[in-house]
Amino acid sequence: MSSASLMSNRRFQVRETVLDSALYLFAQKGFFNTSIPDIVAHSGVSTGSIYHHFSDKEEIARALYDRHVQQMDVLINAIEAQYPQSEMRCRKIILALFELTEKEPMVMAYMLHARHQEFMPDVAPVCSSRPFQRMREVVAKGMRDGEIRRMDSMVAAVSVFGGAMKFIQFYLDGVLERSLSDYFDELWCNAWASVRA
Amino acid sequence: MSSASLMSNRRFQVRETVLDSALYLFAQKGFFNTSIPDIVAHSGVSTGSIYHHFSDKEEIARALYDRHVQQMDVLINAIEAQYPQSEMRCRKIILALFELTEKEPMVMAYMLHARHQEFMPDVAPVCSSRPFQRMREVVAKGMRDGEIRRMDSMVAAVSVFGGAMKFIQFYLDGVLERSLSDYFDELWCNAWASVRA
DNA sequence: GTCTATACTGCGATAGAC
DNA sequence: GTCTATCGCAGTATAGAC
Repeated sequence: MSSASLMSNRRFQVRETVLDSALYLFAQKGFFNTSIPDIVAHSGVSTGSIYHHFSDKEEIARALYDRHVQQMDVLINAIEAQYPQSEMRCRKIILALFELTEKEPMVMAYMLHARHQEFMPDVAPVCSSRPFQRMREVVAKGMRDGEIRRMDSMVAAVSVFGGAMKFIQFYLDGVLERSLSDYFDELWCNAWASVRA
Repeated sequence: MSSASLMSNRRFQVRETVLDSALYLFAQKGFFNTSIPDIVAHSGVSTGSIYHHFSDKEEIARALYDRHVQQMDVLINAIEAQYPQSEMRCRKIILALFELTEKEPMVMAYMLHARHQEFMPDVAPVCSSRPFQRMREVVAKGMRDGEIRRMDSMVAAVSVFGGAMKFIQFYLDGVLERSLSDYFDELWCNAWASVRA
């Protein structure tokens, strides 16, 4: 391994450590209730080092956001590669999001719950991010292919995914009695029934 | 009018002025991006006076929250009084929320979008507040009465209201091409189809 | 590149006159 | 009850040694 790639690996490591702590703290207490000293204490990385890797607190939030937009995008890539039909794609996307929510609730809390625009002024709302655009595109394709009834494409997308997203929110808010996956079958049955051709 | 009630009216007036400004600013920029000086500038009420009426910034947020929980509750009262059937109640509740969103977007932005728990540590998530509890109760009643198929009551509630709530979020995020009410018929058709007996 | 120590700023909250 | 002036502090970001 070259010394250049070793250095950039170390660089990468520190960034990831900081982002992991930021994820934990932002998801737990929110961006504004998390101070740089909090991140220093939780990550073990010093103030100076943090500011060496990130220009300011906002950039930490932005890097974190980008990291997990990409994570979700990769998830959707895998599903689209494996399943050609829109129905199965939608099903699997919801299942994948449910799984992600239960395995890494902090990721979903930060991606879905946080009001990103309050601390990243120039970022578009989450629902305009690539993964969510692609979820709508899967539904639009299903409509073109005749799997889904003709209707407004936004209405279709919301009918398919809206309930699941709401359930994720309930899960993160701790108002659910059982695990997310326990609700999936009934929920999916309703969602698909409302749009199928 | 007695001097006591005159005084309490004045007292009421100042509180409302402050709450109106807080609503505007919290909805626009968020709680943490709104300073007391911002509220002073926007409301024309002085710092000292604000702190005479509210113990701290958090109490402003709480009073605002209570005011609009009650506003929504009154809305639901009116609907329940007029319509006995669950189907019509659900329909009318969604219509009322759409109307409120278009007429007073700041109210809905503050009530639905804000992460209340980040600045009011002891408050329950919005979805546990009275209006949203009652929406779920309307659906549960519909199930008991045989208007809605037997299923998990949370799944039913989410299937009926989830899509509409998602649309409100889209509206507030400015990603909708048309007005909310334009989507209502198609949306309601899907939602009700997914749960009706 | 990483650390400690610290400068600077802006805000929440109070004091105290009227 | 309302105002202006101000205190104290928390927190971001930087300076500068190593």
